[in-house]
Amino acid sequence: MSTARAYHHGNLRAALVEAGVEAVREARGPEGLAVRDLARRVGVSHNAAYRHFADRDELLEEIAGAGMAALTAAGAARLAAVDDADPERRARLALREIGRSYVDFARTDTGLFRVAFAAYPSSAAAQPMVPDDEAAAEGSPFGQLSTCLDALVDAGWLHPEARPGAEFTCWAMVHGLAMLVLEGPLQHLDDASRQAMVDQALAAIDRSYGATTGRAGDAYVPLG
Amino acid sequence: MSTARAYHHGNLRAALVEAGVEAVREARGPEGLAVRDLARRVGVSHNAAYRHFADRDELLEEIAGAGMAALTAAGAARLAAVDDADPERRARLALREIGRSYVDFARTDTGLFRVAFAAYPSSAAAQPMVPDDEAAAEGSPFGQLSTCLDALVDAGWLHPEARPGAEFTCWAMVHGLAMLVLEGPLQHLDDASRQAMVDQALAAIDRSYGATTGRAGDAYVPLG
DNA sequence: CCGCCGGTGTTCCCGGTGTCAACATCGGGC
DNA sequence: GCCCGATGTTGACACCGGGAACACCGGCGG
Repeated sequence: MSTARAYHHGNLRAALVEAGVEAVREARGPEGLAVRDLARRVGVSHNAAYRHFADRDELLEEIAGAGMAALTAAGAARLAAVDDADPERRARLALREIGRSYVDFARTDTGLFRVAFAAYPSSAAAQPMVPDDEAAAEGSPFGQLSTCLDALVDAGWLHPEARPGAEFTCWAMVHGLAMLVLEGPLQHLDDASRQAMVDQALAAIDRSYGATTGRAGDAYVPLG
Repeated sequence: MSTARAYHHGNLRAALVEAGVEAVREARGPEGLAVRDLARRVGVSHNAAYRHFADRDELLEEIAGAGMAALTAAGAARLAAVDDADPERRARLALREIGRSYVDFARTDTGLFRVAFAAYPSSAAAQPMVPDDEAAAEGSPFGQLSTCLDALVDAGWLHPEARPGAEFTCWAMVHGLAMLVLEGPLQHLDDASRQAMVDQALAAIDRSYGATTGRAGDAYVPLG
């Protein structure tokens, strides 16, 4: 936007990020990313990149941004497909779906996922818990999760007293699942078994929240 | 054991691992570990290490082993301190304590924790979900968790039907918490708030499991 | 119209790393 | 007593991130 279409290469910055996304996908993680390699791919000498990024980390952060966007888009698509007449069921299904989506993204776009999360510890200190700007809105996984949880409260499945901070409980669960699936004990599981494990964990959350309003008592009905 | 006390340096392998543990602690992760640096610390020329380890990754795996041992020891110590007359409460407290212990270890021994988990994706394929040898026993975090969950079933808090695979639900939760704390949105929280978040997530599990046997119904009593 | 200037890209350089190959050294088994 | 194999050393190569100085070129003021 700012300095697009420069004379020499024509928007190198964007090209580097794009190549970076691709490289990170191939390498399945940030480790394999080399600034020099990116420069080569784009057909430019190394060190050219340093006109647009202070250092490798800054480039990685930009790639992480793209990763976050992709993750958000994946979640939105999956959420849009959730449909059920009963609002309670609908809210519960939505929460499960966003969890599934998170883990699925981690598996199908591993490299980008790893970068997106690894770039978190970037800026020095005194960072708010969540980027806070548009994060609370819809444009981020956190925002989507927030919305889902609010719907769960509205539907009467999650007790309002249990609502504050629930994002982090859910986030921790799905992120942990993603990790176990990516590099933990669940990595060599076949698709069906893995899906079953993920659903079991998500069902645990579902039951827990249902219990806060007494709806997951003796006759708890699991989601299909 | 096998070739201890060799002539030149005298058990270099062990010395390298020890130095590696220290280095990884300082660097707060596996990235900062350099074989050459280790060799320097031990007072030996670089490349000497390659007589004992095929490559850097093999050395990291060994360090990861030490990390796992430390994690196990930390968990055992904390579990031993759990004491309550009521067996049900005792089992619930134990599960919470092992979860707290996991996250605490991640925070206090970050580097070792990262290495311990990152080394998981090592050996090629067809790996069982869990190292399986002694893992099912007591000598690993997984084994400790297993034991805790069994006790929870015995105490009548967790329904036997919900028992299989519960290790992974719990593991995912605590590992996710550790990640959010280490490099996620919970990293800049003060101790009290962080502890509260961890406990909230663990309480969600506790309530979920209590609901499987109807003991976390209308009158769910949270742990102190 | 020209000349300068700043953004962009290039070249050269340095220190650092993992890893391979050839060589040196020493101790224990024949 | 001597030789072989385990251990350690030296030297090299390819790669990387990053700094410094230089080359290019298009737009802006004179």
